[in-house]
Amino acid sequence: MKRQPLARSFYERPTLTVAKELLGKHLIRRGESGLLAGRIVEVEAYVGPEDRASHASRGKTKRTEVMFGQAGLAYVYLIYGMYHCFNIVTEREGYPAAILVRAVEVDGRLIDGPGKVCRDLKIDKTHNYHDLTAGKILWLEDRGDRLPDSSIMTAPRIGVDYAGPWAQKPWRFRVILNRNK
DNA sequence: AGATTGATCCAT
DNA sequence: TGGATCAATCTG
Repeated sequence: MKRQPLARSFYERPTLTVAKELLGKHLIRRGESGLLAGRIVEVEAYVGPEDRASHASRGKTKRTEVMFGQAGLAYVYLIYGMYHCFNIVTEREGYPAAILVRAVEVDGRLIDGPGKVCRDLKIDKTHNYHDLTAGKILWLEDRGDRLPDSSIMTAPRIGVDYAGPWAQKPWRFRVILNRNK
């Protein structure tokens, strides 16, 4: 069976469903120095125009426009002037939603934090709007990892205290790794 | 706990 | 146009 990038239909479903299923998928980066692959172990969902923790909650701007776009696009932005964050757009066009990749495993090493994920996989804002379903430069793959629900924990999202009641939504999903026990 | 760093957004 | 803000990370 040939490996292929996750299809658009995977991303066009409800964001919380996609977020949970992204755990254990592999984020692949083909750069000049070869192939890099990170197994996703932590994500956060940002869902809809009402979600005050979401960049899209104050409407469509040049920056957030991509979140209103087609599912399967990458949303990459610069934060705190120094770090990039990589997100995957979900759901139907016109409905702003995306999933932030917070942590991956590369060769068994935990890359913990969205800024480090981008640094390690050499993702920057030139990848903003990149189509992740095309299988070029940057895409996702199912490599057969199967995670039981019991190995997934949920928690509130990080760094969104300003979002009022939305800050408490348990929309962060993380694989419980053996090393955590 | 503080410094870093610059794009973005909104109000003045 | 100015300035507050920011989905983070490192150092001490």
